[in-house]
Amino acid sequence: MATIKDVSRLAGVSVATVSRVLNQNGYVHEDTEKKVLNAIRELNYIPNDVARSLTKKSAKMLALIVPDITNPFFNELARAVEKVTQLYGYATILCNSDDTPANEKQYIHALKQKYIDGFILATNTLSPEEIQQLDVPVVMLDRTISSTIPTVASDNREGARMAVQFLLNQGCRTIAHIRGPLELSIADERCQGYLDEVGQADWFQPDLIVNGDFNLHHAADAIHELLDRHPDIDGIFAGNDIMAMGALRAVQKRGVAVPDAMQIVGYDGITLGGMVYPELTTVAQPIYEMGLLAARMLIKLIEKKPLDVMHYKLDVELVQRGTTRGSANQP
Amino acid sequence: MATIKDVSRLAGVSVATVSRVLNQNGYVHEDTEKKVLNAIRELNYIPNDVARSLTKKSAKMLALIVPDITNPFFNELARAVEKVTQLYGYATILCNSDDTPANEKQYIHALKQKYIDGFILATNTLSPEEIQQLDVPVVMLDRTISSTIPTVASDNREGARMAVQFLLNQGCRTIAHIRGPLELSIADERCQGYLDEVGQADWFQPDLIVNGDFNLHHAADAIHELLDRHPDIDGIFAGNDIMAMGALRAVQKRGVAVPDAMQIVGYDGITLGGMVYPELTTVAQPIYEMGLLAARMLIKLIEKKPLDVMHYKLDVELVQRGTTRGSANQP
DNA sequence: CTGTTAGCGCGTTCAG
DNA sequence: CTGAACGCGCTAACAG
Repeated sequence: MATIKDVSRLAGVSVATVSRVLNQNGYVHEDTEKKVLNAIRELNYIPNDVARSLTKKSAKMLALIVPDITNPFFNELARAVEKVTQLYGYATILCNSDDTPANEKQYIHALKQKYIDGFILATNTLSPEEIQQLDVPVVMLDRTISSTIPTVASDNREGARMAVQFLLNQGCRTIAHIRGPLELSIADERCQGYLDEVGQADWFQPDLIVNGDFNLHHAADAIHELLDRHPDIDGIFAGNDIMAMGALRAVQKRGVAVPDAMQIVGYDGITLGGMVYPELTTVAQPIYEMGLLAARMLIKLIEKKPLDVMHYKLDVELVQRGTTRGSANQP
Repeated sequence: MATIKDVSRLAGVSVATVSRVLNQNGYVHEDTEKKVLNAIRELNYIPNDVARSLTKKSAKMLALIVPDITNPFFNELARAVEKVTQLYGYATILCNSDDTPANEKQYIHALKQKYIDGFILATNTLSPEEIQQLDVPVVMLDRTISSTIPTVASDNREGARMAVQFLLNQGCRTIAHIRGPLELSIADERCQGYLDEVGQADWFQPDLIVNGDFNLHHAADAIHELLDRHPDIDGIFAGNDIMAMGALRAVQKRGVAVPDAMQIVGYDGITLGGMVYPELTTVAQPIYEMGLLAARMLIKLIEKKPLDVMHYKLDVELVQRGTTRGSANQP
């Protein structure tokens, strides 16, 4: 591996000059620039990132920490983030915290040792105070925890309302909700949206809401119990697509026809929803756009540019497919 | 952030001594060691990874490059790899190449700038020569491309045989195979295993084999065409679970009952296979074990320790579930 | 416009 | 056993 010294020697200039053409700062004569460029090409020189990081105290690198890399939602997010960061000359590293605080902290500390420039957190394990203490730029994605930390999320409550309204319009008489983890704000908001629509209905009962922990198998189990208690349920709004798939699986196992006897709507709009049969009707978040926005915000933060918006709340869209009636995609 | 200098000052010793207790090499008096340790604790000192990497020309870091991070197979692999590397004091970074050579090369070069110590490649885009030229330790995972590069894979041919044999035992009369990409050795081997079992059967025809590119939607499309041509097919062996899910989806869409009128077996044993209904019968690879082995091999390679085995070929196991008959998990 | 020089934080001889 | 000094490869003043 050639070093900047080799280049300077071959070009007959000082290392400072080479550094200048490399970073395009300071004045440098056209002719000497050419000489340097030639030397660089000839030696196939590539600057050493580690040395550079050491002096700049920055690795041009940021991390996206997600709770579950298996969840396609986060993969789609990761793509978007990577796209932006690449554009701005940053590297992205993807970390799976498994929703465990210890893992998350481990990653964060390990990466801080490497002069990481910032984090996008799609996780929920750190308190606002802990994040503040990190002393590194942070953007929260799909989780709101503090007004002082920049955030990108979708309009969860409105999205939930849309879903439930749609189920009512499709003729559902008794709609259950399978919600996400209790501590999670997005799960609360989606539950609120459900309550907005049906909380006052004469058939409504609090135990139509069950917890599925954003987990497929928990959701499936919860649905089985729920249907044992309330055989009259003919609509399910799930707090995310994974749970909707769990519900679908449970319902199918009981031999109940979807969407004829039971309609299901999820939330997220992950591609996996199109992989099951019938395809999942869902409230689609603009996942890619959320990733783009979060990455741009973080980079602005890192480069100390002003943020025009601190908290994004993006619009969602109802995607009608096979688990509800009246769609072209229906069985 | 405290530096080694701060520590040395507080402890009243030289930086060299601090370095010695940090790395536990060289002689150092018990008492001075205590002083140093105390200073370290007091200052909450953590050595700077970047500076360390610069002198050691190693970042204690390795990368796992996978073609599709959305595929749960690779996630399970990633967990295993991370587990081992952590144990040995290495950091792991997970990269998604999207099966594009350009992406893969981009990652590799970016990481080489950061003094990465080695790669585990679960991809297929680089030629053996290109890998050799990288001048960095590499282990191939689930792909064999050259006898000189260490490899971890499962016994694909035998696994495929098991799957097809099982379908025959379950009473299938006409078994199709939906295979993976043509250039992929593992796809070839699984196809061979299929041919081993049924290539001589009187009902066999070459066009019972179709290409699904390890992709769910391609697989679904291919199955539709196939069933139009051969309505008599009553068994499908898919080259991986994702394609098996595509096949399942296609079959269900046609209103064919699984497993009564059609039985399906996949390959891989990803958890996703348990998330659809009916649950996928599959040939399970020891995914976790494969990840462990690959990581251990790579670390041995990096630390220039001898490898006792260059090419691992692991046993697989048939997991009977709902897409074949006669299982407890059947509908 | 260009070269010299002093760090960045740490590891490592090589004398003591 | 311990410390002084140099080097890893690069950037950033500061002179010229």
